[in-house]
This record gives sequence, structure tokens and C-alpha cells, in this order.
Amino acid sequence: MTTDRSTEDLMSNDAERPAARPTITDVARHAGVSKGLVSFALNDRPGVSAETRARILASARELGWTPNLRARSLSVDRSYALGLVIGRSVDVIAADPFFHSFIAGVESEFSTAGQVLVLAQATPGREETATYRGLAADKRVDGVFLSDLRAGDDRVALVRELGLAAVTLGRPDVESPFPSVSVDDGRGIRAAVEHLAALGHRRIAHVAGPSTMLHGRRRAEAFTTALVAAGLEPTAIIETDFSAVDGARATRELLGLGADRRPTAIVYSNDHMAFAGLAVAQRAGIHVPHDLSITGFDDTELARHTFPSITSVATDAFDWGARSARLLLATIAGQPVDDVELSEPRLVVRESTTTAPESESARH
Amino acid sequence: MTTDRSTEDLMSNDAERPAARPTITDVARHAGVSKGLVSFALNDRPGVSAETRARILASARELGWTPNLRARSLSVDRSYALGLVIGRSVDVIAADPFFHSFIAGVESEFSTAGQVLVLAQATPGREETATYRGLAADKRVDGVFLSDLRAGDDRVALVRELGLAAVTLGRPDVESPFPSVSVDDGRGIRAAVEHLAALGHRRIAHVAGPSTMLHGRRRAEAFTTALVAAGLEPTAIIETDFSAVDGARATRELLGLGADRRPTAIVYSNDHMAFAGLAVAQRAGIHVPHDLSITGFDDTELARHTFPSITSVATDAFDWGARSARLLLATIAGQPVDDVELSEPRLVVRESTTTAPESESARH
DNA sequence: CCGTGCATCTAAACCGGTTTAGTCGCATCA
DNA sequence: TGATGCGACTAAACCGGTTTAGATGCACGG
Repeated sequence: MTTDRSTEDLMSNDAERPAARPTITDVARHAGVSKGLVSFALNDRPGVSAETRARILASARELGWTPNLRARSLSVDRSYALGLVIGRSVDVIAADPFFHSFIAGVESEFSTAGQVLVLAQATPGREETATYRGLAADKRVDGVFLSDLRAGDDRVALVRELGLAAVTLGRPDVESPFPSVSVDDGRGIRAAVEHLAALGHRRIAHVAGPSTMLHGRRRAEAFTTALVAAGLEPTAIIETDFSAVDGARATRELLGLGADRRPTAIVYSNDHMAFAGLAVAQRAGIHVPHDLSITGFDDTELARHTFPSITSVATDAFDWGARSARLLLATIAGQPVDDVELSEPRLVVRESTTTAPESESARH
Repeated sequence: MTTDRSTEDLMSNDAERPAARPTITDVARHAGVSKGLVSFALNDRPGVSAETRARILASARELGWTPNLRARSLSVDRSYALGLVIGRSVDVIAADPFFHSFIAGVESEFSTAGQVLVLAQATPGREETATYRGLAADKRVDGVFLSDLRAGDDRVALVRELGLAAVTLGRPDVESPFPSVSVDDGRGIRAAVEHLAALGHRRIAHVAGPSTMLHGRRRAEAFTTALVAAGLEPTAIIETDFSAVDGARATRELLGLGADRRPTAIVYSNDHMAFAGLAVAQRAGIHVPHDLSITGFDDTELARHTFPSITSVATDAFDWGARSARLLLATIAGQPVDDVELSEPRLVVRESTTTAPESESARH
């Protein structure tokens, strides 16, 4: 009795069942053609007569057909997704607004393409490598953005070995098969130094990023070059990990130098260190900009909202993201691509820089 | 001649072909069983004898088999991915480190689960809706995190209609079928007000987030409640969009009030507005904290690195991410779940708050 | 008038898993 | 002893697309 067939009748009410999304087979039946032909028509490939194609498209539209991404993924072996592995510790990254703008730029290119961004966070080292391997093993993405390039970065080889497409943010210092999108941030540092030199500063110091990171190193080198070009004596360059704490530490170190060696201006390798440095100076009773001029890098929103506001080098992270995405998609599509050079960073002069203190310019 | 078959012989060198990754069929052949049985064994389901199972697992290991996520996705109708749609304009979000920590927390739960995070950025409105619809239509994710809840948030209904699983960050003010993870940020605001009241402040103002956002509104309400509880007169609450610019604007407004109405303390609804407010006060020659005490919210790294450093309410965004991810995964797995209440926010007292100015406390 | 070529279309294989419907042999029970 | 049940396993369908191999019909050239 309990196995009575009549129970099945209760299930026959298929008004309950939400209308299953139509498949290509439904479209084929509706248009009276074969499944394969529908596929041809939908991907407008040759071999389908004009009227048949029209009929198929009409059927598809009428049924509200929409492609099943997973099925397509399986057969064409593509993910329609790009990956970004952020390889910094949370603390360091949390303070850096770069990625938000970058990501926004990336996404701005996606709207049209049906792409999606897969984000992973991993600290450099074993965990980072495992993350890339995981993305590749599961074929979660078709390509990745390689950001925060390091000296002798092993990710370039890794990603190539894994068979992923990629773009590098900046040019790596190792052999790379991948196109790059870069900005001449050295130009920005140079502008900052020239600006300070023009204001009469003679002792300019640099609070640099880690020398293991290419952009940190590149900025430091540009700093030295610019100093030399301005005919100034070599001054202190203090290396940091880009964090605010470390920026503060570096600043204390510089301000602790004897009066005849203490810098009258400090060029910071990012805004957050400049913020922290500003606070350190103020706490020490050193007036910015009259006793000390400072410049930041990135031109974050906050640079406009400190007192004094901070002179900073502006780069366009949004554009960086957009161009990188476009380049990566083109690479994946098999189109020939070239490296991209972004527009030059500009120095945004604000209140934190002014003429060198009297004693200094007189001393010259 | 050009169609000579011999050209095909050139292709027969398959040493070139990189060893294709083994499929379940290869494992079946190797173990001498059927494809289906391999699937059973690998998902350890009943109906496979112990020795056969062992043999199959051995074969899989020997061949280095690893599941093809796409194929699995297609047959079991799951993505093994979660989505986060950040619905703010780039400018506002760029300054907010919340998401970085939140995302890090989310990812910390993924390492074990083979999950991945899909990130999308969309400004509220049509674009945002389209983004959710897109994620659902392509079945890119199994569930989403609903952050930055708004008053009468239509995303709750949208996401349910789309058949996605979800968790809400905070409890929505509309009917919701989804579990929530919340923190009592009102408690944090209360702590700030009590702290200031204890320091003798009588005129405390609030620079609030938008009233359209639940946490902005909740904090404003908590502010009023706390004021009343402390027996203080109602004071100005200025609404902003959470951005630094708007925080600065609000601060100027408050400081522009007549001397008898100007607040001696300002409670900001986030740290970035507090930064901007600090700068505005300093620029106006108002000393913080002696003339004006201020508090922030979020306890961002920078709050430690301003001068004076900023008293702020600390919440644990990382934990928030981790708990949300765990909850969402449990929901998707069909396990019964309960709402989660995070640990209470704590007030971190720093240099930006001190006893109310003489005239004020005397006046009482 | 017949072979050839081409455009159009169908049938079926394929991607790599999961799941269902059955087959088979053997132990158990009436 | 023969029906029954069950554990272990196979074959094949299925998810929803793409792609290949062939079939069909028609126009055209010799």
C-alpha cells in the first residue's frame, strides 16, 4: 500500500516546477533543426543559411535561451575569468588603496565581456605558490595579473609553467613571455626631487619601499639619479616595507640625525608612509613644511585631507587596471599584443612642500 | 601534391604533446573497473568493496589524477565559488580598508575548501542589479555576501529571487531568508560617547554615515541613545556619504557654529572622516584634543599614525569575513545555521580625546 | 548525362565528471 | 530447491554546450 503508484500522481503537478532554463536542445526542437546547427548559428559561424539562422535566433529569443557557462566552459576549455593574487600580508595591503582603483579599472573592461574577477589573497612564499597552482589546477582562470613584482620574481616562471596567460604590472627583471603594463614611476620621483631642488632644498632624503620589490627599488634608483642630476650630494635612503609603521620609524631615524645632516625634505615612496612621517615630524615639533618638506606617492584621497595637505605623485591606478585587463583579454584571445606604457605620473603640488629653511639656502 | 597524405606523418610525433592530465576514465582503465565505480570510490560512497576501493584510490594516486572542476561543476550544478559585489563608488571605497580585511578573513576559510572568491564592483542601482543577475545567470557563484546593507534593501529580494544563497553583513530591515553576521557597532558608538561624557564633554556632535545605509543609521541612532542616557542635550548630527571630503565638509559646518553651540567633541562614523576632520580643525587653528576631542570608527592602521593619534572603535573585519564565509558555506552545504553575533567592538583610546575645555566644564 | 564541388544540415562524438538502471553472482530463507 | 534480497559492479544516460564526420541536394562544367 505504501508503495502504491498513486503517490506519483501527486508529483505530476509541474506548475510547481520552476520553468527550467531552456537549453540549446530546446531551441533546436523549437526551430526544427539539429542541436549542432543551433550552436553554429548562435556563434555566427558559416554554414548556416540566412533564413535558418534568423529562425534559430528567433527561437532562442522567444524561449529566452541564455548560454550555460559551465557547459561552454567544459567544451571550449575556457573559464571566462581572470585572477588576481594579492601577495602581501593583510596589514600592509589594508592601507593601500591602489588595489581598489586597480580592480575597479579591471572590472570596467568586464562589463562588455562577460568576464569575472577571481580574487585571492596569499602571503608570499609557499602559500602564494600554492594559490597559483590551485587556480591553474582547477582552471579557475584563463589568466592572471602579476602585481607587486619582486626582484628575480619566481612567479613569472611559475605562471608560465602552469600554462596560464598573464600580464605583469611593470616590467619584471627576469625573462618574461608576458606582456607588461607599466608606468614610469621613476619619472614621478624625479619630478618630486626637481620640485624640491627648485625650492632650494639641498639635503633631500628618501624613505624607500623594500628593495626586493621592483617598484620600491626603481623609485629609489630614480631618486638617486635625480639627486645627481640636480647636482646634490648623496643623501640618506632608508628602506622600509611600505607600511605606515615603518614609514614612521624611518622618519624618526632621519629626524634624529645631527642638525647638519638632517634632511630638509623627504621624498616618501608612498602616501601612507608620508602620512605617518608627517605625524612623526609634527609630534617632534618640526613644522611641515617650514622646517621640513615632504612628498608622497600615489596621490591617495587622504593626501588632500591632511594638514598640511601633501604634495604627491599621481598615477592612474584605474587606468592601469583597465589597460591591463584589456591586454590580458587580448592575449587570451590570441591577438598580438604589445607592452603598454601608461601616461606619465604627475606631481600634484600641495601644502607640504615649500622653500628650504633659511639657514639651509643661506648655507649654500 | 599539396594534399599529399604524407604531411600528416609530421604530426605523429606525440612526444611534443604535454602529458594530458588523466581523467576518471584513465583511472578506471588502470584499475580495471568502470568509470562510474571510480566516481563512487573517489567520493567514498557505499557500494564499493574495500579492496576495490583501495585499488582505485591507488590508481588515482599513481596516475596523479585530480578532479576536473568544470566537469564536476556541470554535473553537480555547483560553482565552488562565492561572490562579493562591492556596491560603492570607487572613490568612497578606495579609502576604506574594511574590505581588505574582510576579504582576507573570507579567504582564510577557503584554503581548506577549494573555494574561490569572485569579486565584482558595481555602483548601486541598475548596474548593481545587473551584476547580481549576471552572476546568477552564469552560475558563477553558489552564494553571495550582502554587505553595506541599505534601508529597505532590494538586494535581499533580488538575491532570493535569483535562487542564490547568501549571508547578510548585519541584519537587514526587510524580511530576509538569509542568515546574518553582525557586530553591535552601536555598542562602539556608545562607548565613545560615554568616554567623552566621562571626560566632561557636554556638547558632542556626530558626523554620521548616510541614513540610507543601515550601519550609518544604526550608529547615528546609537549616538542619540547614548547622549540621552548620559543626560546630555541633543546635539548636531550631520549626515555624510562616508567620504573624506564629506567628513571635512561636515566638520567645517560644525566648527562654524557660534561659540556657544560649537561642539567640544565630535564622534565620527568612520576613521577617514575623522582624519579629514582632524585636518580641518588644525587648519582652523583649533587644537585637537585641547579645544576639540574626536573619535573615529574602524580603528584603521592610520589612526595610530596621525598627530595626535585618533581614538577609535575597533571592530574585527577579518573575523567578520571568516565567520561570514563559514556561515555561507554551511548554508550552501544545507546545514542548519544560526545568525552570528561577533564579539563586541572596543574603544581604543588614544591622543585625540581629552577632558573638555575649561570654559565648558566650568559652564556646567 | 554524369561526376564534382559546395552549401546546408544531421547525427554523433566529445569535454569529464555524476547518477541511474540494470546485470550478475552469491547467500539466505521458506 | 527455487524465489528473494543484497552487495558489487557495469553500461549508459546525463549535464549543455562544441565540433567533427557524413549525408543530402542542388548547381555547374565537361
